[in-house]
Amino acid sequence: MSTDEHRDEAEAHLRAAGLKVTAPRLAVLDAVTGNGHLDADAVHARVVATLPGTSLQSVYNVLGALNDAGLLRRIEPAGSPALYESRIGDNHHHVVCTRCHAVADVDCVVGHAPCLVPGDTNGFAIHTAEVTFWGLCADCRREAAG
Amino acid sequence: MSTDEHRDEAEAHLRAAGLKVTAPRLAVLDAVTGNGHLDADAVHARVVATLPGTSLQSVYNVLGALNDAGLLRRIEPAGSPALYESRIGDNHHHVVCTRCHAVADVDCVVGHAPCLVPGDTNGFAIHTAEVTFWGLCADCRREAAG
DNA sequence: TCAGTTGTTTTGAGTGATTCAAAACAACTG
DNA sequence: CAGTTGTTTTGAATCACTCAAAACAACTGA
Repeated sequence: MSTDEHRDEAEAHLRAAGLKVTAPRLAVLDAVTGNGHLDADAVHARVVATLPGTSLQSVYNVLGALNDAGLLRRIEPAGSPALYESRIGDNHHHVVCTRCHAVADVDCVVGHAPCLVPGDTNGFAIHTAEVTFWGLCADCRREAAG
Repeated sequence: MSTDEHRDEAEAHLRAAGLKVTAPRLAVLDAVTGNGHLDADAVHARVVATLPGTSLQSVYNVLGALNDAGLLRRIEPAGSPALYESRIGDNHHHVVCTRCHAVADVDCVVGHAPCLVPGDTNGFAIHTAEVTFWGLCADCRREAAG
């Protein structure tokens, strides 16, 4: 897919969400898409490369709006600043390294699915189950063992 | 169980963890035990009631030490300050209200940690699965419907 | 039981991540 | 293309927490 097609698609998504199409929004969408899990600073760094002068505050505004609109997904693992990813709508999970805080995606859980359906919910009407796995990433495992 | 017995038990736990027995530690342990999910400020408020003059910084120090020692458990739901609970060692999970941030416990349906096993772990050596359910608590449901 | 050592608490300052508010500005509507 | 409304910028403020150094108290063992 060409960059132009990407841009057109991004525009369509913004309009569909009732958001105005602006350069910072397109730049943020482009910065996050396909680039894993980025915090606001990292997004800002990427955005500034193509759209110099964009404020960090705007990046926060845009990330918030896009997250609310469901065009991006925000995750907030304990001990890390908020991270944003473009992979949305598939309810995947995350693994976080306890040593370096690296984050990776984890596809739908295999086995023991009952864990996702709590018995007693204390009167809560549940609509989402968020799963975060904690462990050592390959690099940190190597260093810890070495 | 008497208050004295509680205190003796707390002392024993601290010693077993290689920690010195101090008034702030006993007070924090007492403040958190059986009182659900409290943030540092709430713990401080309770501690000050029995041990006036205790600094918030000390409460942070103590909560950190007790969490590291496994005498308390810290959870950090997105959008809330860190919360501490006395229920430890059973790898239970939590429900958080999306509207008022109330937190309740949810039993783990599948025995021991990690209660879920991802298929592809991206090279991570996983040791914990943390599950957070999101939904509306009874009170907020009532208000939202009302 | 008391002096010494080591760990804990206090005081005070500092930080990172994020939010708030108001003014300047730009996208969409008719 | 003027008006309206939503965005972005600027600048300041906040929250939750951490850092550092000095004052202090718990445990050790003589």
